Amino acid sequence: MSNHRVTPIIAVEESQTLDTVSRLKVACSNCNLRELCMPIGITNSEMDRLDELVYFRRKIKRGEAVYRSGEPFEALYAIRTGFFKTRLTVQDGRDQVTGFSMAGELLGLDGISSDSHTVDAVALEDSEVCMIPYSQLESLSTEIPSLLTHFHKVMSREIVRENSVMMLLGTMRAEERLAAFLLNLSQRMHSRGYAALEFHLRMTREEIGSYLGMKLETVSRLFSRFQADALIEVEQKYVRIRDIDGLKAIYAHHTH
Amino acid sequence: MSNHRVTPIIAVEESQTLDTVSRLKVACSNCNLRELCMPIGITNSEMDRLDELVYFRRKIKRGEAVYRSGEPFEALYAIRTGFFKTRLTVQDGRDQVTGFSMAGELLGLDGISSDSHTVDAVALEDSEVCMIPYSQLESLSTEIPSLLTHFHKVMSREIVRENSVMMLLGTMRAEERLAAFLLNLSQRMHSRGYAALEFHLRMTREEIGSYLGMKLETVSRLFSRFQADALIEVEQKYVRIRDIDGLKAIYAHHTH
DNA sequence: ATTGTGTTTTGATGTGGATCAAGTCATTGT
DNA sequence: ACAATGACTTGATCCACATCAAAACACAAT
Repeated sequence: MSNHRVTPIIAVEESQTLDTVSRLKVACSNCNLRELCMPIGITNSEMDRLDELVYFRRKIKRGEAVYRSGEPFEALYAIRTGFFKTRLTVQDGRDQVTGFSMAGELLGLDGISSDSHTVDAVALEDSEVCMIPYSQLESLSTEIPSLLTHFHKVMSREIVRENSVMMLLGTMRAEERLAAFLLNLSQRMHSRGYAALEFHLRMTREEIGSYLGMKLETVSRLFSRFQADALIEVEQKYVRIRDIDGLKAIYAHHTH
Repeated sequence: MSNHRVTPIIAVEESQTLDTVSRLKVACSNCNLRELCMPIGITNSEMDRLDELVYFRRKIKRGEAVYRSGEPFEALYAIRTGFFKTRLTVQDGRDQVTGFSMAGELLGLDGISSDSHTVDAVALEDSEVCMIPYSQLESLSTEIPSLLTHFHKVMSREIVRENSVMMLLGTMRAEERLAAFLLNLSQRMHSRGYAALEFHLRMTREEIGSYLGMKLETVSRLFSRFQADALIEVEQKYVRIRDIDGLKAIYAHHTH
């Protein structure tokens, strides 16, 4: 949980804005997310090949899905701007938020296993993604070894992240989970150049609760308690961390 | 959970037995696990290349680890025989069983992300694994497209499996989790040609509990209750499923 | 056979977080 | 400006599972 890092491999810079799907060529080479997403040490000619790979851009409005469970898998999506949740739903209607993703991270890895998606990826704010046709990624990666290596690391990182969530859900108490969640968000904001100690939550209490395996009322009560204990300030979606070491102490359950 | 499938990509047949690490060449091409592990439609010459890739075999005694958290990542391990748990441990001593793996499945994917392992892989019975040097796998897979595709599916399948475990831990009740666990084990035994309704558990109640996010006493009580309800017979590690539809009903929480 | 060690079962009691409920606050559409 | 709708907070109560405890059982070493 605490060492979550930027996951995607590729993202592109837009050159102009279209309504839904851009068929314009857009260039990874200019993208300001490049150093988050790309393998390091890639050559200029390799970069040109990547620019050819990623040539669709899609805008996703708040509440819309990039893809849904059951849809055929065709592409991965690098988040250029915005914020997403991924959600697993089963027959009887129960669902589980399996992750939150932000700029520079990659969506769609679940689809590779069976050529169809197994989760929904839903935008929590108006967002923009770069489409990476999967078959082309696979063939291009056989020609650019550093791209392949990087892609494997991204997938493995997702496995490691999910291991941490299993630990969180399996062994931690509600207050520890919420502290871990806030610390993880803080760290990811920070690594993108945003303020580490002050941010707006994009998700509801219910979505946080689903991710952390607790009810929205419990999330709300814990936010109130953290505020009373001077660990944070909360007001609706706005959060300011006032005592990050205090949160870390809770996360490491140094508190009883 | 319910659609868990065989995960590894490669496993080999032994030609003779050595004590710890075999330096003999062993052949995937003869392995009886081949159809579980290998990409389908591989050519004979490609198979020869695979045989060159996998040339170490290691015996792991019960209680020993194939690898431990923090060790440098060098290889993946295909389970030839035996049974493993993977375990994530954090500073304060808490640990979480993140999975159970059996013949034909692949260990070590966690290590790719940071070039060192993040979990322990511990044998729950005397076992044997085939070592797949990772750098060689990566380079060979650039030459055999179906191998690369297969490897990606294996990694993605692990992500999907972990999503299911998150659902299990985040939303299900203890009895539902245990039913899901038994059904999953049954299905995996069956897909390996073993009896689907009768098997020996390789793990303790505590390990089951850790995986399922509950205490060993709760696991024990639920086994007793399932037995009283004529769903299963249990005696220590032996389990026989008497009413698989009853278990499925619990799993789908058709029971209140 | 015997002792030690780890595993499992079962009972009694406690509690963290769920559930139920009511009211407040924010946001959006008209 | 106002109504409608969804998000959030807070309180009262309940219950699923944890915790604590003790005994039975299984297996290995000597």
